[in-house]
Formats: sequence, C-alpha cells, structure tokens
Amino acid sequence: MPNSLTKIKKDFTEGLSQISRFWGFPKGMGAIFAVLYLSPTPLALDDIVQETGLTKGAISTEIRALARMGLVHRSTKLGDRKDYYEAEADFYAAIRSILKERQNSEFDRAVRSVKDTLTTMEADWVENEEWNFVYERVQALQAFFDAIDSLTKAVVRLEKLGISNVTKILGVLK
Amino acid sequence: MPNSLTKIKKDFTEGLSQISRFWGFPKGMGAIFAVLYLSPTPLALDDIVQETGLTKGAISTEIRALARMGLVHRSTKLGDRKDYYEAEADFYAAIRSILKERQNSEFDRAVRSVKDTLTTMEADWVENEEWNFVYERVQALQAFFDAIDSLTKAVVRLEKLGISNVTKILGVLK
DNA sequence: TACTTCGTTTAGTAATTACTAAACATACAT
DNA sequence: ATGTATGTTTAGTAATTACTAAACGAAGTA
Repeated sequence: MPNSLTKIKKDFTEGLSQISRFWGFPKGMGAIFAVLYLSPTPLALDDIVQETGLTKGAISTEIRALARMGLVHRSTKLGDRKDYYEAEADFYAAIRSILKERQNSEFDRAVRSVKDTLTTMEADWVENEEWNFVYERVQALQAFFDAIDSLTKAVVRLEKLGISNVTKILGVLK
Repeated sequence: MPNSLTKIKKDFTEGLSQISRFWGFPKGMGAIFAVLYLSPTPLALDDIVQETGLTKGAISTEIRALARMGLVHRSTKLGDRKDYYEAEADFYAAIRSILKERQNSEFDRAVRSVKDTLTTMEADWVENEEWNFVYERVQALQAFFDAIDSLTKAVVRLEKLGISNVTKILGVLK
C-alpha cells in the first residue's frame, strides 16, 4: 500500500513546523508555509484553515508576517474577493528577503546600542586599565557586527543568490 | 560627570540581552555572556549572581548551554573548588563552534525528516500530476538544505574564520 | 565524623508567546 | 439599505519558557 499524499504532506508539514520553532518562529508559521509550498495552486485563507487546523485569526496575522519576510506572496483573482497566497519557491530569494527585513528590526536597534556604548565611552574618556579593557572588548564586538552587516548587505544586493554563488563561496573557503 | 563604568556595563549587558532574545535564546543568557565578556578576569558563579541578579540555579544551567556552544570556557584554579568562567572573545571561533553544535541538534533531525519524505516517495512511487509536483518541491527544499549544510560544514572546517575570510567572501559576492 | 562550600537538580511560579473564539470592519451583491 | 462573504482585531485562554527558591549532592576541611 503506497503512502498517501495526505500522509506525506502531513509529515512534511510537521517537519517544517519543527524547523520553524527551532528558528524562534511560531510552529504554525512553518505549517502555513509548508501547506502553501506543497500546493500547486494558490490557496485562500479558508483553505489554509482546512489544511492546518488553525483559525482564520491566527493565519491572518502569521501569514502577514510571512509576506513581510517575502516567504509568501498574496494575490487576488478578478471577480473574487478572496486573497490567495502562494509560497516563494526560490529559497535564495527568500533568504535575501528575510535579511532585508531584518535590517529594520529589533536586532538592528540592539546592535546600534553597542555602537552607542562606544561613542559614549569615547566622549567621557577615562584613562585606566579596566576602562581600556572594556573599551577594547566593546570595540571588537562592534567590528564583528560590522563585518556581519557588510556580509548581509552584500547578499541582499545580489539579484540572484543561487546555488552557483554558494558554490563560489565554498571555493573561497576551501 | 563621566559615565561610570558600571552604567556602561549595564547598558551593554542590556543590549546583548535583547540580541540574545532576538535569536531565540533566553535573555539571561545574553546577560551572562555580556558580564563575562567585559570582565578582565574569569568569574565564579557567585560573581555572576552578583552582576546579573539571576540565581545560581539559572546561571548554572544557562552557562552550561553557553559552554556547549563554545561561547564561554570553564576553568579552575588549583586549591580552589570554584569553577571560573570566561567569555570566548573570538567571535569567529564562536560562530564555528555554534555551527558545529547545531549539527547534532533538533534542527538537523527535522532536516533529515525532509530527506525521509523524499525516500518514502521514491519507494512508493505514484505517477500523477500532483505527486510529481510535490516531489519536485520537496526535492528543491532538500537541495537547498544540502547547500546550507555544505556551507556550514566548510565554515566549521576552517581553523580560522577571521575577518580576512569574510572579506574574501565579500569579494566573491561582489 | 560532622561541617562548609561550592554546583546541580527539582518543583513550583511568573512571564511570555501562540493561539482561539467571537466581535468587528469592509466591500460587494441583491 | 440589508445581507453575505470575506479579512482583521481584540480579549481572553492555553501552552510554553524562563526563572526562583530551596533541597540535594559532592567534595573538601576541621
């Protein structure tokens, strides 16, 4: 007896849910994405309710987050008031999109606060051993963040971060 | 009046706490790391209790997680039963260490489940349009994960992932 | 041996986060 | 206008996670 498609979809969806949770997103988000990703046609909100067992409300808010990250796209059909959603199937595009999104996030705010610490210290400089030590450490962290930042910006700027670029990077690292 | 070091440390610690939370770790974890990172000398558990306001218990468990990730190192002094901790100051080393750790994690288990889906489908093959579609999509995701996996493995293998390597990568991406 | 000094574990609580159910808003159709 | 089919917001609940307090254990010391 062959495994039914529904079973396969369910397993896959569960897997993506766990991955989602692992990265700190709600597991429902992974599930929603999975359902869309495996659907040949765009789905309406109520279809997703059906497939995931979540409520409209939950899906409404979480799918907006997904859209903001560029992981799903919303579309409409003429003469049909429903919104339809489909998954972004190009994961490299998705990565770039997520990174772009992150640039205006809480994370960035926190990173900026490190920079602020630094300038504060420079303004009211005190010459002693501990001060120096702390300053150097904060500075090192700042430099690290800057490097990461350049990297993400470079990735975002690429029109196409595909497998070929990954291969290129692998070449450099070797 | 110059900003006191204690104030600066507190701000910095708060910043790292937020960053920690952003990445899905407890904020206490960021705080612990921050305190260690700004300390010129290794600190004992009770010192960290002092500086963070957390309890021994919390710190005990969270610092073990940090150690597992290679973000802090535990050491002892002869004739002193206390454990001392210090922060890993080389963030590139820390990244490699974290990636290494992740390879045996929940994440990997979930990723493997995608692979399993694939082999299940191959075993009980059904020839129809939807089946084909689903198979292709799952396969694409798998390929993506493989690429990511190669990348992280390459990074882990480097003895030294320093700023120079980051620069090299930036060059390739340009 | 009993007494200290440390780290760990555990059981319970506080805080946070994900989700539901239902009210609400909007826009179209009659 | 009134009704109907949609998506959104909101107020409350369930589930999860981070943490505390206190018991415990281990290992040294008197």
